[in-house]
Amino acid sequence: MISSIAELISDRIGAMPAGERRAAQTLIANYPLIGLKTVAEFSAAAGVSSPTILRFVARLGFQNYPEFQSSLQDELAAQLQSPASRTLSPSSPGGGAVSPMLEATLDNMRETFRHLSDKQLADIVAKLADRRGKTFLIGGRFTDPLARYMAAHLAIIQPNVFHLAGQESVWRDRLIDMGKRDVLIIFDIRRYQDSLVRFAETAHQRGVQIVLFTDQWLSPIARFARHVIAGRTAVPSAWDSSAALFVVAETLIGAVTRQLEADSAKRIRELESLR
Amino acid sequence: MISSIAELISDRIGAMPAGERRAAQTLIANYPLIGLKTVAEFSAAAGVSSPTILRFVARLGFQNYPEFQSSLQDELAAQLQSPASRTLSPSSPGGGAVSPMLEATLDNMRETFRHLSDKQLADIVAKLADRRGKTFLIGGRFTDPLARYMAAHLAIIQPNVFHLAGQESVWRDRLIDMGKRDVLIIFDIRRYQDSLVRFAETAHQRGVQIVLFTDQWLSPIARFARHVIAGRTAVPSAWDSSAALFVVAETLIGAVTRQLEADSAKRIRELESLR
DNA sequence: CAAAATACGTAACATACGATACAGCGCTCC
DNA sequence: GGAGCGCTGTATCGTATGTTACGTATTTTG
Repeated sequence: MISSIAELISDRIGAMPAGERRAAQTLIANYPLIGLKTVAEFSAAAGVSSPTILRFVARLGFQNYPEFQSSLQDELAAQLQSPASRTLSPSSPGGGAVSPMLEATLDNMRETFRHLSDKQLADIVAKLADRRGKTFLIGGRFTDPLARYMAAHLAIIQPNVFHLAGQESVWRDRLIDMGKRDVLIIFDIRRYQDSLVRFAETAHQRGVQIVLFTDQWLSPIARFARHVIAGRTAVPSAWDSSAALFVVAETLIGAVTRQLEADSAKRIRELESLR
Repeated sequence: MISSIAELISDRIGAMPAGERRAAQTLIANYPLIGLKTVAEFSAAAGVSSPTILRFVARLGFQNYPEFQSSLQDELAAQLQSPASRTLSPSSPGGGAVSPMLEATLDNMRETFRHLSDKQLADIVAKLADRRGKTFLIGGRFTDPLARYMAAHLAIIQPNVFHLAGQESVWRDRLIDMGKRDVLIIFDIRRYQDSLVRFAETAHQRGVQIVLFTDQWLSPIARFARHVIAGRTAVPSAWDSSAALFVVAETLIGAVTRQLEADSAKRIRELESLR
């Protein structure tokens, strides 16, 4: 079976005329980036003419040059998204149903954080730690627990943290309490829930700043969000994984706590004494 | 100093209008491949118009779209040529609060699964998939969301799954419904809650099989538990991390789903039709 | 509340890109 | 050594792509 274009090339390079072979060698040597450039650049790099490049990709079985480029991009996407899985998977020979799941989850986390800059997190932390407004949290069917988890922690280190739960009509009415200074943290992954989108839209119209936790395909709520955290969710399971988002949530919780160091320490002592 | 376009974006995303921010977010979420496609595809993915994409790249300082794409390609080339740079880059900026947290969490997961045998997980899966009894889930102050998360999934693929929540008196009374064939999944990490321990003890006396999710120091409930999953919780934060337990939970959910493949598929179809 | 400024999308435009027809050259085989 | 075939490059064409101008909607400011 042939899985990559590189293999396809080395498979057929023997049956190619000289010019196309030069094209093939140039592509292999600069794989795959030269193939993403224009035909003109590719041909210049290979030292052949444009038509030769086109004949080359045609011989590989592609209908046209864009189709060839799309294939290269898809390949690249798969490679970028699971950098470790191909190198690490042989290391765990046991092959129970466990390790693929773990490996995929670890990859997801690395990948999620790779797309997440310190700056972006710092902005969110600053917003959450700036206590002039209220913080609301809400989640979808499977992500509501994440909202709860985050709310449980944030509520300890600062006042005015509210988790929105229960029937839609209940939390929809809470919109009346939300304004410009407030922050709304929403968790929403596929399949995105209409009720949440509507809620987010209304909140946005009221000037509420929205922090969205979603998957890599971005919930439509991203449209209204001030900050978007896109977590990877793909795992070898019938379900999507929220683990990466969970870890981001924990990271934020930790960072906000550190930010509010002085205040939160006092608050925690006070809470202790209440028991 | 700004070395990558991703950093450049997160640096300026705050000063962008809504549409361009949306473009920025989709690029970060699908970095960098979406930026190598055509303006039309990029704009469609971001849900904005082509000119917005062009204004976006212009704001980043590029003269035109091709120049922007070249930059992305150069970046990609550098990244592909030294695969190690990807794993090293997060550690390079001096002490962002991010990577230590992530690294610790990843370590926790690896360590947690290292102490977890396939056999042990298989036993638990078999027990959960054996549907002659009921399944109850309950958690502590911070771990209740994990119980909810697991319950939300299990309840879809099989009947008789109950999450115990609310006031102590409420779920304590549910003990009357629990018997030998039933399973009780408890989440309990430091500081262990007395109420949970008492609950577990009573359930144990009634013959309920207990599956305990706890930390490496083991909740006292371990004494009554049939299966104990000990997750690592230490991270550089004021709080303990439940991420490792979360991943174990997701793994179990996935495994049980696979086990009940036929049944659950039918159930899910039936649920879909109810909507 | 009004007015200005900013931002966004629609539509027309120009360019540059990929595709193709054709001619020249070299190679092989009779 | 000559005729035929195949490979390659030049030049041209059509089109898809990036670009820009302009009108409308939205937000901000006085």
